[in-house]
Amino acid sequence: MTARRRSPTDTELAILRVLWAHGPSTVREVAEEMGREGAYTTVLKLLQIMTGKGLVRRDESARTHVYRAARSERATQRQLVRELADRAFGGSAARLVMQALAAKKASPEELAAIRELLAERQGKREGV
Amino acid sequence: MTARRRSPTDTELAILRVLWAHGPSTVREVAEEMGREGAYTTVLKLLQIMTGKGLVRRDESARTHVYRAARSERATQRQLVRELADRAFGGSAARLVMQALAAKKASPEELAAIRELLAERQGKREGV
DNA sequence: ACAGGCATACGAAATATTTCGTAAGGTTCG
DNA sequence: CGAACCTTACGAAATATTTCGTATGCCTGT
Repeated sequence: MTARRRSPTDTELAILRVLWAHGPSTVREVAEEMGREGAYTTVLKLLQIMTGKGLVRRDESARTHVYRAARSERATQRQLVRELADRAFGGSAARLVMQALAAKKASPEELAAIRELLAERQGKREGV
Repeated sequence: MTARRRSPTDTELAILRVLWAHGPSTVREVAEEMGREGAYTTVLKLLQIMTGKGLVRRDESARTHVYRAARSERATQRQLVRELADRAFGGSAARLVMQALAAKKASPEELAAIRELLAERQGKREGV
């Protein structure tokens, strides 16, 4: 009975983005960074809930608590991608990739980076 | 006051998948295909709501209504990808692509297909 | 000490999503 | 016809998510 890990909600993700970008932060810092200074207690509440869910860790050693993301941005992104692949692409990341390439323009540099990554992967495969 | 288009929810997407795979379907067909025959009225209600949201179209000419997806699978996938890119990848589809490639294994065939697509795209760019 | 400011905690309203029960009426078949 | 069965419609409960108001207490400056 694995308590299936549910991905962060929209607002939770918005908060995580701030924590990833800025490192451990106080409620006030997160609220400011999100441009929601007027909603201080809302952000506080969200962070409390996220603490309960294990999405963030809280350092309570000082009066003003400091929060940090519990999982890396990378790991979370992977989870989100996997989830989207399952929800909308029959589990195929490859098909997701193709739609992603169609959905938004990438710079030549980015395309080159992707090609490189692909070459590596394919090389490995063939090597085995 | 653009009524921001919100992506389909989880359950809605599950229903859309059935409609895309099977074409126009009745409530009963959708419910069966989802393995939720016991939840007939739940599926009905969802389809009614989705009709209201414009996610599906309803043919009422017969007593038993027939539903079909309002938007193509492709278009919806693109929207979902774009949304995920915005929510979690700073709007960069390229970064999403790289995580997707890392997140799940793709077959050599799929990788080849992706490389081809990339070559095309890059070729176009350079050609201009 | 104490006023003002700031922090946490938390209940509860506001929304959104999903599920289900029941009403109302059409269709089929004996 | 009338019973059994099917359909849609829809209210309302059950959940989940987000927002906000208020209570409470710590800390700082005077």
